[in-house]
Amino acid sequence: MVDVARRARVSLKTVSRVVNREAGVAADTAERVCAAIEALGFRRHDGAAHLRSGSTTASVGVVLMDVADPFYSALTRAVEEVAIGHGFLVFAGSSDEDALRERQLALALCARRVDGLLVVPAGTDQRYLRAEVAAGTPVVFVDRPGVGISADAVLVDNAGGVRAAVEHLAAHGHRRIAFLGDTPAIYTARERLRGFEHGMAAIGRPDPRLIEMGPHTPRSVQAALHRFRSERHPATALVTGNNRITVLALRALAAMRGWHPAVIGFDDLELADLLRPSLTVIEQDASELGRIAAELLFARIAGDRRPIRRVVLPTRLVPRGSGELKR
Amino acid sequence: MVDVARRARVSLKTVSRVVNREAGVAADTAERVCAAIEALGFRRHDGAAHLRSGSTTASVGVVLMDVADPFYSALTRAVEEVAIGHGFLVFAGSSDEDALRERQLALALCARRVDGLLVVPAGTDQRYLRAEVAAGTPVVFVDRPGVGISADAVLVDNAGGVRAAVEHLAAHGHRRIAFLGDTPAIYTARERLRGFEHGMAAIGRPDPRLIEMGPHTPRSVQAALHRFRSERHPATALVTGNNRITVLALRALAAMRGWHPAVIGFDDLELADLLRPSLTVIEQDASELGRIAAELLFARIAGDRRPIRRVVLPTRLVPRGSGELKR
DNA sequence: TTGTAAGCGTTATCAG
DNA sequence: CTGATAACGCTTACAA
Repeated sequence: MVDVARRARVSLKTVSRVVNREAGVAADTAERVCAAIEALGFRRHDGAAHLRSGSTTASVGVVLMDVADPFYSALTRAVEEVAIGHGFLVFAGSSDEDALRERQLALALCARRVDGLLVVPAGTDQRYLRAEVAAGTPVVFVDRPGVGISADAVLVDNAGGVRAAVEHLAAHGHRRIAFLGDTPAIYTARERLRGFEHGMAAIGRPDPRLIEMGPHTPRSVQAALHRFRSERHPATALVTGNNRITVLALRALAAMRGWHPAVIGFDDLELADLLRPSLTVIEQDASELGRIAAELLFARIAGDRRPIRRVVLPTRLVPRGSGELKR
Repeated sequence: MVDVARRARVSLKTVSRVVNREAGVAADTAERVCAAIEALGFRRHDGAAHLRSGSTTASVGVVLMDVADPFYSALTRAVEEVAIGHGFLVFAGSSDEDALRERQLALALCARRVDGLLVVPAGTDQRYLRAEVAAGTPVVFVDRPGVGISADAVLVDNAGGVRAAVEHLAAHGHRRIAFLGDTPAIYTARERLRGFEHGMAAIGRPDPRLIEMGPHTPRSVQAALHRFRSERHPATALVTGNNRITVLALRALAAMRGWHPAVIGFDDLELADLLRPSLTVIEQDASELGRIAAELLFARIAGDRRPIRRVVLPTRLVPRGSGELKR
């Protein structure tokens, strides 16, 4: 910027004025400055500007599980959309369900002075964010609530969704319903299991042998399904706890001949409607989740000091065929 | 930091030493400083540190088409992985195939002084990046080459993949092969069309009535398929130009009774193997694309001054059934 | 082992 | 309308 000033034969401040489109610069002076900027290929250093002005960095950080998972990538995209609308940029990182990585990412983002943080907690303790929140960085948790810290959270009705799925299967005559969930270390997995147990309790006693929590691999899913099938009273229906598990289960089922349980998956899949039978799912709206969380975050960034909020979005059962197979 | 220094009754520099784990600080002094840091909830301002030290911002920018598209989200994840390995953070943004947005994103990223830029060009002119490259910010183009600027590019063999698909269909007796591609404004769409035409030229003359380029909507795809079917000599096989179009085409085909052309899609789909018939695809490795591009970028960031490189990754035909249907 | 002074690139303040 | 000077929070260079 000094170079530009020298070349345009004006002071530093005048260049700054031109760059920031401040009023009160003579047209010909501005002209000269612009020419110098052009000639020197000058580009303002945003970081330095923020440092001095103490203004915002116009960026938000997002820590999620895995950008490559369709659920989280849809969420990220929605956040990005809201951010762009506010003239903000998005820093994103995947924790890969690793508490340490979540923490490192979140703190690194804070050290960069992001104006706000959106976090899908992987670990079971977010106390490390207390200092940041106290220092004024708004944090909004998405998909799962933060633990050990009071902050906004935007979630979906996990339990209600699974419960509705169980009721739906029961209405089609099923009593031997199996559940294939993710590791109970994950909040959503616990909630979905709870919904399953509630739903089952309404039609009798849930059979623990028909419940298998993760983490799952293709092999573990395959093994669980074989067990469900070889029970004295085999399962006639299956509820899967997330889109990863649904895919593994469908693949394993396709390889098993002569057993066709009804299936309902948690979270939609892109080609679900093209499978035969089409896949019935418990739909959760990742975009909406991201949009609402981002808007809440921007409200906080803008100074909203209202009490902590916990928003729970509904889930919706989408019957397509696989969940309507009779017992 | 001054506050910490005051509280610990040491100089600014000593605090800096402790924060940066520099050697040569007495244990008890360090102790006192740490206590002060703890008490005041001090967190270093990375931006200020970079400003003075002139060091890197330890961040890279990624401008792509749409993070929510599985192809690009897999790519993003791979980039992230490489970045984390280097201790870098990733700024990502979607251009949504809009040239203006691509430009704004890229320049905003540069103003933040990212150490390098990974760009999937949406527009047809990347000259606006010349100044940045001249100023020393390495740029690597991914999936599509940049125009009007000399920079590295990591691409896949689009034409070769489609050509192989056509040959594969021809080997199964097909001559009336239709192509449903994306808008020719997109480099990859043009390349894939070129591959199609080459492939067709080898088995006769390509029929322009069996080619329909985008942009596509569910309706346009439906209409195109109906035309392909109602030709005097209906198409017996179909090649789709990307994963979005493949999904639209499969959905439209499922709604059309009595016509079952062989289908090969460009780019894999998560449930492709579970469809009936299973979907034959031209596979491109998004993760590998992202990984290689990121590694090239980090090499440039590290000072690699070798000549501009253009890397072209192979594509691979994955026969699963839909592409092996006889005429 | 610790401290002082200068300066990174920008904007704020206040004077001409 | 324009400019000199200080300051943002930190690190570097050099002393003590």
